[in-house]
Amino acid sequence: MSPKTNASASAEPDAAAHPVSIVPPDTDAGSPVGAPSASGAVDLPAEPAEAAPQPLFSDLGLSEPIQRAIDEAGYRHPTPIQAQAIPYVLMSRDVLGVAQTGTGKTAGFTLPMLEILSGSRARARMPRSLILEPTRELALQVAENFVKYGKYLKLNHALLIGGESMAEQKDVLNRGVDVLIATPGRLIDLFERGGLLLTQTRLLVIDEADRMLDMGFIPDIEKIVGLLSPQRQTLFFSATMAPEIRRLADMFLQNPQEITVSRPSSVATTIEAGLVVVDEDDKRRVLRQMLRDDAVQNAIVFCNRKRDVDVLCKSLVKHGFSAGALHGDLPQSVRFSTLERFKAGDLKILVCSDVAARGIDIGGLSHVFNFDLPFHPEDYVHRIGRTGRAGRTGHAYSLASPHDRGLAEAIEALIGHPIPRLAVEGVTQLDWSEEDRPRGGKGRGRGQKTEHRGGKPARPSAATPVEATPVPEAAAAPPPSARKPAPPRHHRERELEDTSTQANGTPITGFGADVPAFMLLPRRHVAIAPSADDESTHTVDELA
DNA sequence: AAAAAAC
Repeated sequence: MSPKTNASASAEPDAAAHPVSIVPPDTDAGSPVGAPSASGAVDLPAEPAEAAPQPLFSDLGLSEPIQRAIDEAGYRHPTPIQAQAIPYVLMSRDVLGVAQTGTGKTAGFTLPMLEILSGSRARARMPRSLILEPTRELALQVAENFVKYGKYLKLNHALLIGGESMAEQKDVLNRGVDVLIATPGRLIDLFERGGLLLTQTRLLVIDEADRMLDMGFIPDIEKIVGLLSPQRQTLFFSATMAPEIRRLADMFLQNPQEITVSRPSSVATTIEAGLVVVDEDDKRRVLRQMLRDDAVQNAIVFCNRKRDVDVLCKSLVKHGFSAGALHGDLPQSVRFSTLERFKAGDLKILVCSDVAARGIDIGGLSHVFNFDLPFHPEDYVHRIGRTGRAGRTGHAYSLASPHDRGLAEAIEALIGHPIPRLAVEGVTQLDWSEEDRPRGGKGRGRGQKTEHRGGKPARPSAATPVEATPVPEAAAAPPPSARKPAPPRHHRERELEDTSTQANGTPITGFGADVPAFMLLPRRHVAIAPSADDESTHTVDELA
């Protein structure tokens, strides 16, 4: 129905669906996950016959209270990582899990942990297990998972994260917790103040290790692990196995069972990407226009700077949009409540920094916008990975000014193909070469920077009227209402001079049937999306 | 260049 630049994960050999399993609901935020079997989104009719019968949760050796919670959540079949990891965790083995987003990784460790911990009770200030997460939002999501599956057990958990009252967290610790879910900074802080002892902690989970590495947490992690008894069970998860991660795993784990799950999602993933190049000062106006498209059900808009998040959000609200801001400088209470409102559909647009680029799972996101192109090309992949889940077409649209040419080239080099230009009705787009235009006194030419492109057709040019909106011909389909083909645009002198390789008729290939490299890259975020009836579970409290 | 995470 729209310019197809589709990435289809269905080309993956193991893209078999795993119906009724614990993965993010991937349905509209707030829709119940209670009966996934009844939802066509999960049970695909055209499913080829499986060679082996699907494993059942009831075969995994989990006790009745946990099994009942799983049943009530509507799940019957474990995902591959759950089926593989749970038995080893129950055997007290260390586990090295290489698993991406959407694999059901979180339940893969929370379920057996509940089983292991269900036998006895915690003592004051001595948590029995510890889960380390890189961001506060992720920690919250894991806590929600414990609430959901531990509802028939009498276990405590505590959320130990920055930005919230330490006194309250200390109180909870003093009462004794079975599961401590923490971000590294606050954990070390509290430990150094004597608020907690880790000597009795016999079960450690290091989640999102690659992200911990990216964020510079590894020294903290090493320090924390050093505080734990060597007589412990360790579960270590990472989306990738870079050498540095491997080194850490070797250091923290003993004779681990290694489990690798290749594909995140059970169903084909499709993302339609597009790029709009306009003057920096026009970006807000163009974004508003794009947001008014009926196809935009809900959207995350990424900015590079926290300040710009605030400015853009205020501007959108002023123009009548239902928008909220999310970045690391906002009070934690606001962060959580904004995220909750967005998930519940109370807010339609979430304007945020890269705090939400990875790790936050929001099901059923129709659009991701890059108001700014990210500085690091990998972040582009992470950002747009928030949409296009579970067989639905996601939309990932980026705004750029001619000044951002270098950023766009870096992204295109990473993903291995150009981002097609997207026509927006009534918007005249600029050509990259217009970065040479003097802008506000500090404009300067950067034309020479293109030398390193080595003649590779890196981007669409505007050498002909058609190529003003170079959407892959073969895959082109009627565009959505607000993105009718761009009106014939006038040529600027520079565009006529620009004879980039794209002008020679080299087709601009969309994703087509190829699986683009970036889709094979790890998508890293914990897979928990609470259903609407889980709303009350995001505070530090006891499991019912 | 920025953001994240401790106060």
